[in-house]
This record gives sequence, C-alpha cells and structure tokens, in this order.
Amino acid sequence: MKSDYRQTLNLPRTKFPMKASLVGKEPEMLKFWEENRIYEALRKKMAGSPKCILHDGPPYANGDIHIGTTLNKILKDIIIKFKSLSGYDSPYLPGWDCHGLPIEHEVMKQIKDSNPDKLRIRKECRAYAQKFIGIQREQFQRLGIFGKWDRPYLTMAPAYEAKVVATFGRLVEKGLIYRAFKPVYWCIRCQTALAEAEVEYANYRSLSIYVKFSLSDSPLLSSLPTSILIWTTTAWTLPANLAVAVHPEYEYAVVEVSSNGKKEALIMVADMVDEVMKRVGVTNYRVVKITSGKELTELKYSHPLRKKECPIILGKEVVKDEGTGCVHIAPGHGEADYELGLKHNLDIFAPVDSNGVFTKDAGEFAGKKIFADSGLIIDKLHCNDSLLHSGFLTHSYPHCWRCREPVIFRATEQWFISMDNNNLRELALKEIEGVTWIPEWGRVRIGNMIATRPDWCISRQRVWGVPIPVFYCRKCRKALLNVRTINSIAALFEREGSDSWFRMKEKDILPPGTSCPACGGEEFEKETDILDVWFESGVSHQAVIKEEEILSYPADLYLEGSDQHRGWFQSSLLTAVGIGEGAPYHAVLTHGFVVDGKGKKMSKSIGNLTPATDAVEKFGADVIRLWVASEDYRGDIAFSEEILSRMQEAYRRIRNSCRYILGNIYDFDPAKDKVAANDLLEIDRWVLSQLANLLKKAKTAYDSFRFHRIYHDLHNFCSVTLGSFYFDVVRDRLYILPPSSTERRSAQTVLHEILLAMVKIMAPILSFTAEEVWQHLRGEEKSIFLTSWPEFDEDRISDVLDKKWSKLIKIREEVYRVLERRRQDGMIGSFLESNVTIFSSGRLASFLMEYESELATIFIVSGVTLIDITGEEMPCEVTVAANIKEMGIKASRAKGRKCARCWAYSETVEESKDHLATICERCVKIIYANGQDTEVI
RNA sequence: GGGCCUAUAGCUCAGUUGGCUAGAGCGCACGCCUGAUAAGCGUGAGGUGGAUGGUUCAAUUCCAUCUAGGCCCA
Repeated sequence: MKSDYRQTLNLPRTKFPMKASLVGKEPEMLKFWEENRIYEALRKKMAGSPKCILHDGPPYANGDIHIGTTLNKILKDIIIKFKSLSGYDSPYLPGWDCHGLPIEHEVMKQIKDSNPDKLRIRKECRAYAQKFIGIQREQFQRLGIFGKWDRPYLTMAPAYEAKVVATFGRLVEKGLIYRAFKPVYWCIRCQTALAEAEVEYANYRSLSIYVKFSLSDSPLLSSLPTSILIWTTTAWTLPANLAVAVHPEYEYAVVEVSSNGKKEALIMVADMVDEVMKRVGVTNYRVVKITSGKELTELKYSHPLRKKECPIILGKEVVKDEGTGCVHIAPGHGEADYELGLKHNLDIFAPVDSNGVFTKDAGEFAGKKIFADSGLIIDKLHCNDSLLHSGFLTHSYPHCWRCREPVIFRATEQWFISMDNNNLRELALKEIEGVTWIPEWGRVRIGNMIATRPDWCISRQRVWGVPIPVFYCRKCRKALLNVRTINSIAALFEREGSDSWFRMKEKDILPPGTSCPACGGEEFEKETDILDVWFESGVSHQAVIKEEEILSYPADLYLEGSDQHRGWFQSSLLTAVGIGEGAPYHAVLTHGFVVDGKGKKMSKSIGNLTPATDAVEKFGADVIRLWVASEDYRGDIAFSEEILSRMQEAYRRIRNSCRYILGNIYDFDPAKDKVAANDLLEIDRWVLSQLANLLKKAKTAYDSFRFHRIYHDLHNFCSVTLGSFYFDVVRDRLYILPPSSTERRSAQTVLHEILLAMVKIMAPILSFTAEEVWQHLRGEEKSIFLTSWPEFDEDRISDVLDKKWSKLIKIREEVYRVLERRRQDGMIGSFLESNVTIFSSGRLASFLMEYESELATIFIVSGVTLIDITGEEMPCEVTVAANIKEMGIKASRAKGRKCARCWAYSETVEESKDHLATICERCVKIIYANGQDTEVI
C-alpha cells in the first residue's frame, strides 16, 4: 500500500483551461461583450475624461479584409483600448469608403444591359457596397475590435455627401477650384473616359515612323540642312506636337547621312546612332559632332505639319533604349507629355474630338479620322520631306476593357484643386511641421510629395460617386460655380442623397431664379463628372470628426499604411488647409506593408496571399493580435506560417503563466489574506520590483506606440522572471506550507498582484485571453476593459533588491551548471536529489551567509552547505564557477531519504515501516499544525 | 529613373551620445521531471552584424558606394 500525501498539499486548482481553443471560444467572448454592451459601458465610464481621438481611415467596401487591413485595425484597437484603460475617453468610430471605380467596375460586369441607366448603376453599386460593409464589419468584429459598429460612418450616406459638396464649396470660395485640360484615356467607341483600371493591354499593330523636324537655325552643328529625328507609333498625335524633349545628361550626335543622292544632318542620341541607322536603312552616315541635350535646347525646329516654330526642351523622362532619344511631345495626348508640358508652359493642345475626329484646330486635317485617315499625315510628311522611314510595329497597346478597341489619350476638360492659388502648397508644408509623424521620416516623405505634386485633378468621368456640383450655361457655356448654388445642392443631398442629382432636372436642382453671371442665361446643364473618391474620404475631418459629438477636432491620431502619405494623409491635409483650417490631425502614425516570410510583397500572382479569415480560423484572433503586437511595424511586416506558429508558442507561454497563478490563488481572498508590503518575503518584494519595472516599460512602450517591446518584455517576464525562477522557487511554499501561513499568503499576495498587472498589460493586445483570465479572477468589474491601468509606485522598483537577486540568480546558474554535469553522470535526476556545497570567500561569502537558510529553496535542492575559505586556497575537488570569481561548487547525492510529501531529501525522514511512506520533520509539523490526520493513507 | 524606408543568430526583437569575448526569448540538440502534464525545468550549439570602401586608436553604431527588399511616383 502506498501512502498518498497529495491531499495534504495545496496543489493548484483552476477551471481556466490550459488549452485555449481560441477558435471556438472567441465567438463566445464576442457574444459576452455584445450582450453586456461592454464597449458602450466603457464609453459611459470614460465620459468626461480627456478625449483621445483616433480617426479611422475608411477601408474600401469591396472584397474580404486582407492581412494588411487586419494589421491596421488591430493596431488601432490596441491604441483605443490602451488609451481607454489609461484614463482617456477614446471612442472608435469605424468608417467605409463606398464610392469609386472598383465597385462600379464590378457592378458593370454583373449588369447584362450594355447601356444601363445611371440611377440603376448607382443603385446596384450602393447595394454592393452595403453588402461588403456587412461582410467586413463581421470580419473586423471577429478580430475583437471594439467600436461603434452599429453606426459606422459611410461616405455614401446623404449627410456625408452633403459635407463633401459643402467642403467643395468652401474650396471654391477660397479660389482653389479651376477647370483645365488634362489627358485621359478615351474610348472612341464607348464615348467615355476610362480609368487606369479599365484599360487592358493587348498587342496592336501600329505605324512606326521616323520623322525629321528640321531645325530653323543650325549653323553651329553642320553646314548641311539639319533636322532633329524623332520616332513615334502614334502618327495621329503629330498635329498636336508642341515640342521635342531631350535628356539633359545624354550626349547627342550630329550625323551626316547620304541617301538617294541627298545629303543632310540628323540629330539623335549618340548611343543609338548605329541602331537607328540600321532601322531606317541608311548605310552611308558618319557622326560629325557630339553635343549635349542641354545645348540642343537653344535651338528651335519648324513643325512638319503646321507653320510654327517649336522649342526643344529637357526631360529626364526621356530614355535612350528605344527611339532616337528625341521625343515628340504632345501635351494633350500623353501623361508624361502633359506633365512636361505643364513644366514648360506649353498648351495642353488636343485637336481631337470625342469621336476620334480632328477638330478645326488641327488645320488641314479637320474632320478626318485619327486612325483611319492617318495615311494623310504620312503623305503630308512625305511631301515635305519630313518622313525618314515608315514601317509597322506590333506592340503592347492599351485597349478598352469593354469593347476591346484601342483607346487614345486625349485631353479633356477636368476640374482641379490648385496647389498654389492662395498658397495651398506652402500652407500645407507649414502645417506638416506642426504635426507629429511616427516614425519621424513621415514628415520628409509627405513633405517631398506635397512640394512637388501637380495640381489635384478631382474630376472622374464616372457614375458612382458624388457629382461635382457645377452647372454650365447653355447659352455661353461658362461654368456656374458659386457658393450659393453649391450650398443649396449640399442641402438637397442631405435630404435626398446624391442620387437626386442624377434624377432631377437642372431647374429643379438650382435655386429658383438662378441666372448666368456672365450672360444672364437661365438655362443650365449639369456637370457629368463626379469627384475623385480621395476627395470624399479626404474631407472626413469635416463630415465625421466635426459632425460627430463623440469626436473632437482635430483628431489626435491618424493611423494608416505608409502608402497613405500620397493618399488619405495628403487628401485630408490639403482639403483641411484648403478651407482655411489647420492639419486635421495632431499626429500621424504609419505602418509598413505585410510581406511574406522571405520579405516579398503579398500578391495574388505569387500565391503568397493569406486571407485574414483563414489565419483567424486557424490560429484564433488573439494569436493574430499577438503577431501584430510583436512586429516592429515601422518597416515591412513579415507574415508566415512559421511566424504564426512561433506566436502560438509565445501565446501558450503567456497563457500558462496566467494559469499557473490562477491555479495557485484559488483560496486567496485579497480582502482577507493580503499580506502587507512590509511583511512580504524578500524574494516576493523583489518580484514586485520586477513587476513594477515591467509595468513602467509597458506604459512607456504603449505611450510611444512601440508595441513589440511590450510583447517581448511580457514574454520575457513570463519565461525568465517567472517561469524559470520565481514560479519554481515559490512552488515549495505554495504547495507544502499550511494554506494560511504568512509565507504562503505572501507568495499569493504577490502572484495575485502580478496577474492583475499582467492581465491589464495584455488586455489591449490579447483581448480575448485577458478577458477570459479576468472572468476567472472574479474582479468587481464586469469586464477587464472596465478596469484601469494599474497605479504603481516608482519606489517599488528597488535597485538594491535587483542587484542582490540578480547575483543570486547568477550564482544559481553556476550551481546548475555543476548539477547538470552530475545529472549527465547519472548521479542525480531531479535537483532535489542533490546537496550542494559552495566555497567562497570575503564579501561573496558573507553575502551568501545572508541567505543561508533560503539557498536550498532558491536552488531547489535538498541542502546547501556554505564554506568560507577566506585566506585559503580553493579545494582542488570543486568546480570553479565560470563567471563568478572566487567561487567553487561541489554537488553530492542528497543525504537521507526522500520525503513522500515535499519530495525533498532529509535525514529526518525515517525508514519506512509497514510499507507506509514517511515524511520529513517539516512536513510532520505542518500536518499537525494544520490539524490534519497524520495517518494519511 | 526619382522620393522615403528596411537589412543584427532558423524566427521575433535589444543594443543608450562609436569603446570590454554582440545580447534576449522562441525554435533546435541533449537531458531531467511527472504535484502547471498536449505543461514545466536544466545544459548546450547557433551570428564574417546585407556587401565593399572610407573616417577613427576603436564602428553594428558615422560617411560613401553597391546589393536585396518594401511603399509611393515616373
């Protein structure tokens, strides 16, 4: 028969399961939060406290959330929760960006009708957006994100649309809105402008021509008639040619050629001379002079199709691996040409109408079709001896996504926000200075962008969006652009939404009696363009922050991916500064992009894209949240199966640390059993000092948004301070000593405090688990999120204790190295099977003497003997400590027998009689003192 | 091609104003325990600090160039 002393021990008891089963349990927790309206209770609790507003950048209401969106929302949630815990009223109002091309595009694919009514498209788009708002909302909530999910802000809501229009009106008032030409993709067949996303590239056979633009005056280069040679595959853009661009740093060659008995000189980039000559079939040529791109700009050429002198300009965009290094520029027919044209004050000239027919501005080609009649241009060039060579080239060319016809680039009238009227650019740059950028380089990044960006084109030739609230006089074609009409439209949208614009007639939209200020006309036509969606989301500071009572302006923080320096951060800043206000945010925090384990970007084509929902279903939201917290988001953020399984391990460690404590405080009632600070054992005071340190570091890290430090500190605390030391050492006290003994209560007091602090440090990150722990802690508050960040005394951080105990831990390591060797020898298994003798001298010896009675417990061995060898030689049979001077260690098999209760070896354990297990003196006393039956069977 | 950023052990991160054999945790290997047990403990092996050059008595830390990668443009 074997005696069982287990029942006389205080073994851990808890219902808190070791296995998290997050995937199954998290939804229950979500239900708990929802049913108990914890977020609302939190708002109520914090009402009146100082506000801290994180304004949500609206994700696009299309598709499932991906891992990047997940990261973004979790970061926001961590901040919201920490701020709330630490005394701020920090509400979270999520939003969605609802308008825009991607949705319209998807909807158009689904609509069978080839020419659907605009209102119908909009209706379908609205339903589509609404559907994905529902889907995404559920996915965000599944992550444990707290917020006002029942009433998010939507950019398609009438009130929001009204603010968009009103803000546009304020920009008009400031003189920032103007109309000008800008090239866009245009489909002649569909009679519509196309966005980048609506263009598909396919092979197309183009005319490929080399054209000579004869120089008006070139005596310095050659005595022969001299031309600058260009190459193009779009002959139809030549009537719109306004300049030739050359690269400022390239060398250009003057090449004298002789063909068909005619001698002339041609200019092209030096590196391409042989290549070009080969292509145009000229064999007799020689380079007579090398000049620079810069020098060429002193020259002018005469237009081959029109009587006009045109400049040669510099452009860094010019390349030399195709063509001649001299680029024909038609600012009305190309994006790069347009930018260059703006820079050099060229007209944005596009003499082509919406049907692809030359207008009267194209002179003799007026009325001709640009593709079908391009032979006329070739003929003309040929006649005036401008054509050096013509052929065909099959190359990738943009086509319309609907009708598959090749598209053209054509300047049409668009609305712009001027960067420089009213000093918008300068003011915006000034505002950037006053904003806190996290990381700091965000300031430089957005600064450079704003300093060099062109005017903001806000026109979109689409349907799903907020119309640009402008009318054109039918009589004089002038635009009606004034604050009064715009505000009346805003009011209309507020009442009926922007569908009204498409539904109603002009005269019903405009205030009665509106007349054209230019000609007095009373008939108007509404604008068909809608606003760039960046403008819409950009004015959320007016439509949301200013409107919502729970928020306050300006926001304390915007938090988005680093791509938003060009996107939302910028559109928000420009609109706010444009209407005469300051930056809409005090601080802007950016995070990098999620990349795969190898540091490559996530993309569908590479196949390394993990849907966020998959990860959540596999690991649980808390593991994903821990991953978010663990990564330094300032750079790229790696995401891989390996990383997540590491996170899972780390999660278990933290979870089990909580479980250990819960199991050991099952009979601890802080109200009754708490031991006063001064009566705590020294090791307990030391661990509280460590805890205070952890809290301090965590607070600093949360305050500076450096969450990965919290993860590391917390995890290290669990693994090192607790797991490999404190938990091990206090186990003896907790299990063996009488339940109400001061020593045991001292440990429990500290464990309870540790868990209380840990669960709060965890809460913003491991929200589900923290709440689960909290429920087992039986605190007063219904939810961990209704508690507050633990106050702590800086005084508790004791350098003296830290020093003493790090020394003890260091000594312990030395002891363990020796014990490990004995274990390898087979002398011992458990360390309790050993006795340790330490030889030391001087200060070390007296230091150790201080702890003589505790050393066995600290080392978890059955006995420690100290030998002071001050003034003597180290005995030769001991192991000398590796990292501590003047210390020798000897380990031997423990004397006596193993106590059946506490498992330590002691000579007080008597030899077993009657097969009954025997216990040591200490345990006998404990059992007697506790009034327990000694005859434990 | 331009602007901004990143690069320390297999993974995630520390390394204070340049200064002692570059640290931690996880993972891994080996072992222990079986009273935290699909847990826990111990010991140990892992780094030419992306590469090259320069400044310095001394550089992971400063400078230059390059390579790889990311975001935004062209």
